[in-house]
Amino acid sequence: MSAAFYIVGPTASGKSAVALALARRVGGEVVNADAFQIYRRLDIVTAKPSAADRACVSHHLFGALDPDEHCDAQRYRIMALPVLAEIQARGRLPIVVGGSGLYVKALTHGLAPLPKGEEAMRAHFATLSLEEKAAWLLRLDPHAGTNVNLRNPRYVERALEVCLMTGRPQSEQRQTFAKAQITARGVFLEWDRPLLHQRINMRVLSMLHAGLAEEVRGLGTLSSTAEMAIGIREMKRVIADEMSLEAATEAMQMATRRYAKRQMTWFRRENWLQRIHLEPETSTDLIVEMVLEAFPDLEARRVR
RNA sequence: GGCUCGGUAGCUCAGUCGGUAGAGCAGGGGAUUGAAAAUCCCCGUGUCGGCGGUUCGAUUCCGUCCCGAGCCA
Repeated sequence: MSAAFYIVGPTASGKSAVALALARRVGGEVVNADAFQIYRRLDIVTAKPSAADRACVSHHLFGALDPDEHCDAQRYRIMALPVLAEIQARGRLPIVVGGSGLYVKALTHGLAPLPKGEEAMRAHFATLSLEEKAAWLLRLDPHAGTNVNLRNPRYVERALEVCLMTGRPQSEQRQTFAKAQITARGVFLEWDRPLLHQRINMRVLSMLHAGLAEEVRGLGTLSSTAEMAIGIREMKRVIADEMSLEAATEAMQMATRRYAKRQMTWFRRENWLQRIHLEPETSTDLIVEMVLEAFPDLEARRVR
């Protein structure tokens, strides 16, 4: 997958617009790497590229799943790999855009061949305390402390799952990232914090104007994955009259800010990415120029 | 105008029977191998409203002033 080009960054950094412009410029196709834009009907909440934008350049994996379907990094990877291959086979450039760090990493580094969790197992874990789970894990995998945070219930449960389902310590089975030969190339769109916060605040406001409440009201059953999208729980509370619209707006802005911070932390370590620092007056076209300047061969391929 | 209750970290508040103060949230940093927009870890000096007084020492007691809320006129 080395030939794909990645455009990542925190939410509201302008990734989608840059991907679209770059795709038009170099003859590329856009592939989603966002854990929530992958769902149908989650259009406004996820700030999915507009139908018009999706019509003028090929976009893939935007709305590939129904909202009641479960998704995870491996499922995403399995869907994305063939898409990337097809685009390349067509002689076009796959441009992967998204802010879900683990999904991007699943593509760039691969994932260890491990089984996915089972509902019954998770239900059982829910009856145990963190201490009990951590102790159990250490019994099955004495070295677990070296690669899993024993204070994080999520991580302890997943590690336990892997041990129980494979019959082997998980610590010796999750080596893919460390061994990966990264050939991926891409850019990280970077904004000064106060500016990004402004953009996030405005984005939430524009979602509300675009009909966020109606969209959320119209959603049916959601999978446990899909229901976690920022904005859904807040708007559901507004609809149930448990929260004022003002409070929900602030809560969404706040949750998005915190999410953006985690994204920045995640991608900071992905040092194969070229950071592109943006200013309020940087136009999308200029950003594309900056990208092409850093990766001249992207444009060269078009001439060919 | 009188009385009462408040004024402590960006916000909401706790507390100090007088030895200069701490939680939640926000914010910052970090982690991240099939739930990841999730989950978890670390980080708290601020004229304790102003000015005086009492005291070895006041954010804490007293006086006064300012600001907010409520009640009575």
